[in-house]
Amino acid sequence: MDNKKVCLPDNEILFDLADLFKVFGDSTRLRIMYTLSEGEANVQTIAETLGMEQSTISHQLRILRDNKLARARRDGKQIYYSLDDDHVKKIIEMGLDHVLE
Amino acid sequence: MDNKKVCLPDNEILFDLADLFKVFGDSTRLRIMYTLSEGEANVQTIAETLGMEQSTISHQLRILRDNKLARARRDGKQIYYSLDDDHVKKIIEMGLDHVLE
DNA sequence: TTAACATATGAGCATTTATTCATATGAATG
DNA sequence: CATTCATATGAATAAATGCTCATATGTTAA
Repeated sequence: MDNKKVCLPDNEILFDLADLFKVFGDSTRLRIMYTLSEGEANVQTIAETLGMEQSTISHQLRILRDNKLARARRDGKQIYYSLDDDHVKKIIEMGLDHVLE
Repeated sequence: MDNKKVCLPDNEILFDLADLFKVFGDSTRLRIMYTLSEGEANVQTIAETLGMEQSTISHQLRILRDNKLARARRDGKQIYYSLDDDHVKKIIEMGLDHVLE
């Protein structure tokens, strides 16, 4: 009476994985990531680019940071964000492949 | 005064993309997809495998269907689901790469 | 047709989430 | 130091989301 299941990841890992995809599942964060994929940018610039409140962007950048998708670098008064992971672009591209077909 | 932005996808596409990632951003749906990645299965089997209500699974399978991530095939009283897209496994694997490091 | 089984669906509820406003923190400048 | 600028954060609110219960739909067999 063998168990047919193989290599189903731990539930804990699946929760972490779901949490990661949740981060990609918001258009504001996607737009931020897309902006950052063209190079680092400070909060104000991102907010202006996307036409959204500074506070909104800051809250979302925190989520990106917490999930190791973006990193921050201070330069004087401003804080510059950049993508913190090579996977980001790849994950987005995979998604685009699906959406665009 | 050139615009530096290049190839930022339409906002509409980014909304669609966010919608796609939202589907991956739930552990129940991830577990369903993982189950299906081992071969097609009917609703009851999936529900038992995951230890969840038939209704819950059915609701989530609908979302997977609507997003072209799973497809349904009727065989008698039962409906067998399978993954409807090669991207699914790739997207999950990309995510796992990030989560597991 | 009726009964039994498998799946789908709508309504209701509790929880999560994104945004905004107001304010706090922190750095540069006078 | 006080002021200004850039960013972060907490509370409040509205909207979205996942689950459950009850029930509807659809299939098979008696």
